[in-house]
Amino acid sequence: MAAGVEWAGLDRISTAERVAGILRDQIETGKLKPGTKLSEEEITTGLGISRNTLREAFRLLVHERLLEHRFNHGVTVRMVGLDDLRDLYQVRRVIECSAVRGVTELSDTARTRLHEAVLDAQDAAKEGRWADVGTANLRFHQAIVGMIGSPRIDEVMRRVWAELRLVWHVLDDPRTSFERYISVNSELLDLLLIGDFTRAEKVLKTYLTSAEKQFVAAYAEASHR
Amino acid sequence: MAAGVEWAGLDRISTAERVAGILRDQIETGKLKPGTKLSEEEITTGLGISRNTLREAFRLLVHERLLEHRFNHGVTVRMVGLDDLRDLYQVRRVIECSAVRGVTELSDTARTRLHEAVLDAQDAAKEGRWADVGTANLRFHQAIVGMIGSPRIDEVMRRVWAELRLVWHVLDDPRTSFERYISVNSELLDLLLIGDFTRAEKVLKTYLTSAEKQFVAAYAEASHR
DNA sequence: GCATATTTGTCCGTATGTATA
DNA sequence: CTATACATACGGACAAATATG
Repeated sequence: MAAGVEWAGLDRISTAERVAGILRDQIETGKLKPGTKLSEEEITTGLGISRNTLREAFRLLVHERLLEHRFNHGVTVRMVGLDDLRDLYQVRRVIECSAVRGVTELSDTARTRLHEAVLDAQDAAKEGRWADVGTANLRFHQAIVGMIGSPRIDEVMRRVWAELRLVWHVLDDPRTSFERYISVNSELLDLLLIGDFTRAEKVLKTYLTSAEKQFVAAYAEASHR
Repeated sequence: MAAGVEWAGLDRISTAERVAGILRDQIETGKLKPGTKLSEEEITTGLGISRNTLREAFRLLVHERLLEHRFNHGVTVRMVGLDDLRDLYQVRRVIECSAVRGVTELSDTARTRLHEAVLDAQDAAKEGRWADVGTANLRFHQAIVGMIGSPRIDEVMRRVWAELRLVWHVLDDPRTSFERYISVNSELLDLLLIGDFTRAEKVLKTYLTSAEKQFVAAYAEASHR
């Protein structure tokens, strides 16, 4: 390495992780669709890296459940099954409801994060930026989980949402599903602001259960097509 | 492959995972103590494997938070900090309490698993097998978490307990802490059997909070010695 | 502070076995 | 059966960072 900018030691990143980052991005933005086969040769020559390094990147993403490793069939972008989808919502119910239930007092940071997420979603909806509605909704629920204040739980949920994005990209009907988020989230925010945590938990749980049903139905139909 | 009984095709395991298993065992049984540096050369020659393979095993264990990786410094057995310890108990509170709270009816499998764990712990305690008391206690709480029925949550909790074992090995005072488990667990079992889930949740939460306090205090003292 | 040895990070080429077209 | 593509594992090379005398 010549007289480079020299990264300050700490945040140096391995090649494998950089490659994993590139692929992760392509998957999360939907450029690489579930089921797509990733050819070793194509990527190694395309990125100018060795097979060994690529395999390490693959391993990282398989651990994040973004890629699937079928035995001698190579690596493919993960296809989330119906069982997985149900489990993902089960995890959301357990964690998010627990977060709301455990609140004693809404912290300032939580309040602003929730508030901003709701406003952003409304703005985005007005202008028809449905993808932005989705990310704002994500931030809203991340803020809810963040109220627990547990790094480990935050990390688990990041993975859950990464998996759910795979589902959303298969559905590609952002509008109908994302519009519901807005009203539910602002209702939740109101309940949290007035301190009615019990009712907030109920609303959240009901919403998550019905969202699960909706997605399971839509996903089941989309899958066998 | 000829008519081999050997591995039945599907559950073939990679060398990296086998090596990871060996190291995991050494860590979980306390033979490799937190802070120990793992030399690549030593292990590759000791186990007769290549560096690449070992590094893959390292990667797996780093992912499980049993090993720590500092760039250009290699890997060491993870040292759990006080913040981590508190977070681990926070995760237990959220998940385990949610599991108890969410029960509508105790399933047969859950009942037998809980019952057996309590009996095993009592037997082991009578004979002074404190390590076995610990594993029986672990099985009890795994059974509680299992009531949720979520593979992802089960996996998360397996990791949580693996991290907690690192703490317990630093403390090495099994008796005083494990004796409490027995009475609390059998009380919990009774409450679950009579269907008083609300009270069971309270007992569990109280226990976990007090256990956290106890361990944090003991760990803080053990650390700066 | 300096020179040297050791360790780690990265990447490559290859060998063997297996599954698929 | 052959050719192809992939999985796995090994050993080696070389640069960069670190430890050591």
